[in-house]
Amino acid sequence: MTQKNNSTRVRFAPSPTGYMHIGNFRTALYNYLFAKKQGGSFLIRIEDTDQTRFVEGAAEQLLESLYFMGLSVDEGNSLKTNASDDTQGERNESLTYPKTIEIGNFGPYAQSERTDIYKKYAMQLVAEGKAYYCFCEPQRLTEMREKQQAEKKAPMYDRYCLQNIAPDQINEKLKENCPATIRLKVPKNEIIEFDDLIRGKISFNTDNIDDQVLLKSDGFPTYHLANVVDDHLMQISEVIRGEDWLPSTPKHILLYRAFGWEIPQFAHLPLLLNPDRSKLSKRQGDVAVEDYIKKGYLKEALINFVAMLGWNPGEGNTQEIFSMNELIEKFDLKKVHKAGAVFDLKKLDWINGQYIKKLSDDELLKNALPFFAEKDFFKSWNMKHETWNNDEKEKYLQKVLTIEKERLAKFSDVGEENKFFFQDISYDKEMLRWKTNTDEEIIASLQKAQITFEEISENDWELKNVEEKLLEVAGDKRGDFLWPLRMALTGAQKSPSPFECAWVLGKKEAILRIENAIKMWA
RNA sequence: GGCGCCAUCGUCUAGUGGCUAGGACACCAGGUUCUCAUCCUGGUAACAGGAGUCCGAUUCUCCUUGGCGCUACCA
Repeated sequence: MTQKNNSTRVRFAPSPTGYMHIGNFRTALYNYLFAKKQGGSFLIRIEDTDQTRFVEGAAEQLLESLYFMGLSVDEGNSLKTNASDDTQGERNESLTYPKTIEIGNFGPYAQSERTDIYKKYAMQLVAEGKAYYCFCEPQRLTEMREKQQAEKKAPMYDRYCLQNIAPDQINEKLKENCPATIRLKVPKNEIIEFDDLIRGKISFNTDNIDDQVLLKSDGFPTYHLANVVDDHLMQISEVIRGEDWLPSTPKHILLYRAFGWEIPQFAHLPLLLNPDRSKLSKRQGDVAVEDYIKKGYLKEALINFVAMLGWNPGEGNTQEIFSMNELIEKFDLKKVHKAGAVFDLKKLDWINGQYIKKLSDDELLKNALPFFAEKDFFKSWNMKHETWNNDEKEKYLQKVLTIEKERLAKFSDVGEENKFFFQDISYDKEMLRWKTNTDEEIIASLQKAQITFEEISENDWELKNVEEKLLEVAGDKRGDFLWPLRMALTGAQKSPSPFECAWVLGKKEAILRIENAIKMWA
């Protein structure tokens, strides 16, 4: 939020498509970690130069995701909340559009509001003979490419307009408002070499680089022009972006050179991959950060997980769980991998479980509540207990969560394995039999349990108490006593311990369920 | 097709010119007051292949193979 006295300035420059892609989020995160580590600035710039892909509210949604995940913006496009209050990471539902604001002195930060700037710089290159007008129609370009491909040549613009249209003809066409683009005149047979912060020396021959369109016929710039102009004007020191931009980097360097500008450092991040090792995509599962939040992954867990995909502090590190502050402290671009990393849900589940176990009771409940609300078994339970007040209900859920805490991978799983806490149970009476117990033994066990429960007062109905009393009665024949008890309480083969189940259900319900079990043998 | 990038257990990764190639997830087995989970212990599992440099290569170089990315008036 404040200007930093540091020349490190990095940016996250998404194009608004409607949601935050998890790969994109990792790029944002690495930029953020790098900026914070260096004590520099983290900027956001919205790259909305494609009119054909405009999506209402997409930019806001992107910024909201970023904000929710706790990546605070130092400069550029931001949510209004960011500047005024400090409830970072909380969604503010009361906000109304427009929700965005611009912070900093290098704006505007949305590219759609900077078209005059790009036009000016494009014209400058034309005037200097470093770029030229092209009036070719899309159809001709397509045909040309098809022909080149048929001849097994690399598809490249043939410079028809550069070579065949005289200056006065150009002026005439412009006067007639003929649709025109501006293309960069890429020099022939030059080696463009640069030092990538992650990959080291990389070089390209300009013979393989097409005369890029810089300005589209609708007056908007292409990514290449807008990106270079803005990174220069906004004094970006390191360009940290996905590996898919690597082949474009020589084009950008050519542009910096044409303008006579200082070239920033580049760092190309490895891609996030589907299980089949292709670029992480929607087709093979969820790719939006929102999807994972909706499934009940904690943002801290998601950040931790994503940070470790393609980066590791190294030096014999065996630590798996890192807070944001630890990530900032340890982050180093030199330790970023070159190879792509598969996005593995199993490990995310594990990490999320680790974070869930560390949650306080309050946080646990707060996180779980919205997920309970979605469940059918909860909805009907809720209706059935209309006489309970909110406090009582939350207390009950709190107890359920205390038990589920250690077996929860994500909040969407809440209650799923223990529906017997919320609905009536039914089971085959044979399920009550522990190993070779006789009918009489089963009934005796259940009756003993019932008596034990009745002896505990409502006030003493605490987990520790219930457990102690039951274990006392069980003596050394635990299986014989505990198995039928647990079955009577849950009707399930797998469940938490009978002590915990009885404790959650409460004295009344526990006794009722035991009675029901005994009735099955009467 | 052209150009470029990449290559350690199934997955995420540590690591070095000489190590029994380490950890985590997953998986398997055993243990922990009945089942499940947690937790603990143990186990299976990797340097893509071929040359070269070197006393010695997983590590350095080259080639092959494979994977991926880019190849638009999209970013």
